[in-house]
Formats: sequence, C-alpha cells, structure tokens
Amino acid sequence: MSKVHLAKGMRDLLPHQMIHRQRVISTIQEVFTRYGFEPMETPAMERIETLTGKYGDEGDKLIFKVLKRGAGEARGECDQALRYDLTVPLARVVAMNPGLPMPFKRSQIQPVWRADRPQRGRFREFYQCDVDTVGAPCGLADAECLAVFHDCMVALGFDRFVIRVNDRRLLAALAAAIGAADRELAMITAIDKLDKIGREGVNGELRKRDFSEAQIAALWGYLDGDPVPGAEEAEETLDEVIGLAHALGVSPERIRRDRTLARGLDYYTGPVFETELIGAGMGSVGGGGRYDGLIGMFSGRQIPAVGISLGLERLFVIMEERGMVPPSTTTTRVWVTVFSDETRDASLAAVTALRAAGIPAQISLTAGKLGKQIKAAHKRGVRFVVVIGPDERAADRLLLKDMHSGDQALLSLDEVIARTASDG
RNA sequence: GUGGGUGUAGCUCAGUUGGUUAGAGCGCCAGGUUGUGGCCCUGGAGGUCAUGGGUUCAAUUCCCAUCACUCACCCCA
Repeated sequence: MSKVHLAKGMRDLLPHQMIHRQRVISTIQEVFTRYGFEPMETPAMERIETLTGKYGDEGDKLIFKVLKRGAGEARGECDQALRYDLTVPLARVVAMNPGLPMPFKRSQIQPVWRADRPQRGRFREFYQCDVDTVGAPCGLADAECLAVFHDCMVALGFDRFVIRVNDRRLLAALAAAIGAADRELAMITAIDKLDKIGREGVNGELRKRDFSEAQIAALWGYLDGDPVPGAEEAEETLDEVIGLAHALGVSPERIRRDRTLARGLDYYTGPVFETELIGAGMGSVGGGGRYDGLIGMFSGRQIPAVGISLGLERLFVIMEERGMVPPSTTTTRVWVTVFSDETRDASLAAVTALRAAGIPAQISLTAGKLGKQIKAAHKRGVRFVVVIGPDERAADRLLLKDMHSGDQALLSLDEVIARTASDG
C-alpha cells in the first residue's frame, strides 16, 4: 500500500488514457477549427478580483485561492486564484486587448479548477473545451455555438443527446408574470430541478420558498406553454437562433426549448444552452449562453459575447462506461529487437530509418532473449516487431512480424517502411 | 458545506462466530523453449489486513477516533 496520495479530486493520466484523450481533444479541436475559432490559452492563475463576483455565491465559494507569499501567507491573505472557467479569463483578455478584430472567435482547451466535493463525473481539476464569439450580436453567433455543440457530439460518436435552450430574459419575464420579479433566483432554482424531482417535487420546493398556490398554478401554465408577457423579444430571439441552427445542419429533434433550463452562472444575459446525453445519468456535459455584460465589467466598454463549454471529463466517464474507448494502448508502431552485439548496428540503422520515415518506432533498450523482447512489444500492444539476426543481416533483409496475425516475412528496409506506414 | 458506503497483495475480491505460518483469480518476475509474443505447465517476489487508540490472555476480526477513497445532496462540466 503506497503512502503517497493524490490531492483530492485530482487524477493522473497514464499513457493508455492519454492516447484516448488526445484523440478526443483533437476531434473537438478539429470541429472548433472548422468553424473558424482560433486557438488561445490563458494562465492557470488570475488575480482574485478578476474571478470573484462573476459566478454567483455558490461559484465564488468554489474558487481555489492561492496564498500570498511572505508575511501575507501567515495571515492567510490571498490575491490570486486558479481559474474557475475559461469564459471570465477570455473577458479579461478582450478588455486588455482593445485592438482585437471583432467579431473575435476563439477556442480554448485547458483545465479549470473548482473546490467542489468530487463524485462521479466531477473532479476538482477538469478540462473544458470552449468556443466563444465576442463582438457579435445575438443571432448567428449563438446558432454557431449550437452547431459546434452538435458537431462535436456527433464527431465523438454520440447520437442520443439533446441540446436544451432557454433565455434568461424569458425567465425574468416569467418571474414578473407571476408577481415574483424579486424572487427570480428562488423560482429558477426550484424549477431547474424538474428533471430530478418531478412536478410535485417542484411544487414542494416552491411552497418552501413561500410561493402562493396561485403563483404556482400560474407558473405551470407558463411552463406548459402559455405565452409569457414581456418575453416576446426572448421568444423571437430563440426562434431565430434555432432556425439558424437548423440551417447550419443541426437536426431539429436535437434541440429542445425548455423553459425550466436556468444555468447556474450569474453572467448570462440572453439565450442559454445545455447539452445532455440521454440515458447517461449525469448532469450536463456542456453548457453555455450569451453574456453581454461580462466584458463591460472589466473594460467599461459593453461588448456582447456568446460561448459554450464542453466538459471533457464527463464525456470520458460516459465513453468508458459505454465501451467507446478505442483499444489502442500505445503510440509505438514498430518495435525493433536487438538480437546480439554483432547485429546491434543493423537494428540501430533500421530503427533510425523508420523514425526518419515518420514511423513511431522504438528499439529494445535492455538486453535479453529474443522472446523477452517480443513479449515486451506484445505487452505494450505494439503491432509490428522487427528482428535482425545473423541470417537477416547476411541477406540484407529484415524479419517483420505482424503481432495481430502472427505472420512474418523477410523484407527489405523499404518494404518494411511501406508495410508499417499505414494501417491494414 | 450536508448525509451515506467502503478501506485485506499491483488489481478484483475471499476469509477470520476474536486464536499459531492471512488466501484465490488476474497481473508481475523467472524457468520449461539460449531465433519468436498470445495457450499450457512449474516456481518466485509481493501484505505492519488504511492509521492511531481502546476492550481482551489474545484484535486483521469488536468499539472509538482519524485519514483516504467513493456515492448522493447542494451546485456544476
């Protein structure tokens, strides 16, 4: 039993996991690039005042703070913190770089940190994959976000998912319509639980929050589809965004308008989105929305923005549970054995030629019986093994063994390169 | 922040109604086969039974605390 432990909620990513991760990340990045989002990164730490006051009370509590050095450390003072998401750092970047060409479209795939209690699909360090469009009004930019969501899920091999959409302004109008404009948040947190606790559960939550029976009855009328007074603009916006998303190739059945969708973060001002895998038994795997006020908090210039975030870790949990993880456990294509001291130079020449040809190859670093060396390749899942013994060297040939089929053949170096360069 | 569950070999888990040297499968290492992986056979390494305390003639087993992990709630990706 090892005496060392990981920090709570943190994980190591071993090679067999990284191979899958990198594949997933490049798939997502490829979709982002296809839509014209340019890559960007920001530091792990921000000044604490950049982060606080943007996410709501719950969010602020979960920010990982970093102690000051020196005397401030003893006093528990803190002036920096690990980033909580990728959206607020983006807003800071936009505020600090007024010369950016607008609209500014950027993608960002980096870890974020939250001081949450870990559970299934929730970690304290996790990767988010974000795209955001800054400086474009509501409409096509929002629709592109939905399309990116959609294309990413499809590219990753998910087919049963739904993107729920709503609008913060509609929720505000809803609260006003039932005479609870000052209690919008209490109403939202209650109805947001509909999926989990059902109608009666929501009613209980509302009563607990001092909503009257009349208000509750009126609320259900609106949630069931009655037009909400004062929400006309929000409804028109959603109509437009969803229509544009359809035109961008998102299947209609994968978008669902849902007046109970709230989203936790404070900074959203307009449409909000959330992607959910059907039958996964997990919260959302991605979310986003429009935040037209956030950048103004840093720069004084009001700049509209919209974006989405995909949570890698949750996708991985589901992919592992569903066996969607490709079996590959190595990035090495060819394992070159060393038969003896006399033939070592030939093996070195072979591995060097393979590498020069762009084929990932490694050579046995520890001496040992040929069987051990082949076993080493097998254990790692390497597909091809090259053997160069005295016979091969005399014939100026290499023995290439395909570990999948067990077939082996005497080939020239060029033939080995050709044979191992591609799959099949 | 709140409430459950679980800690025995690298992994998955047995086991002990409290009693001498704590087991299995898989994995790992070596050999059978000094030019060949997977299958088979043989052998080997690896455990302060999470940690600390208590009860007892005796604790891995019972009790308490701590720590770790895990699940759920809150909230969230």
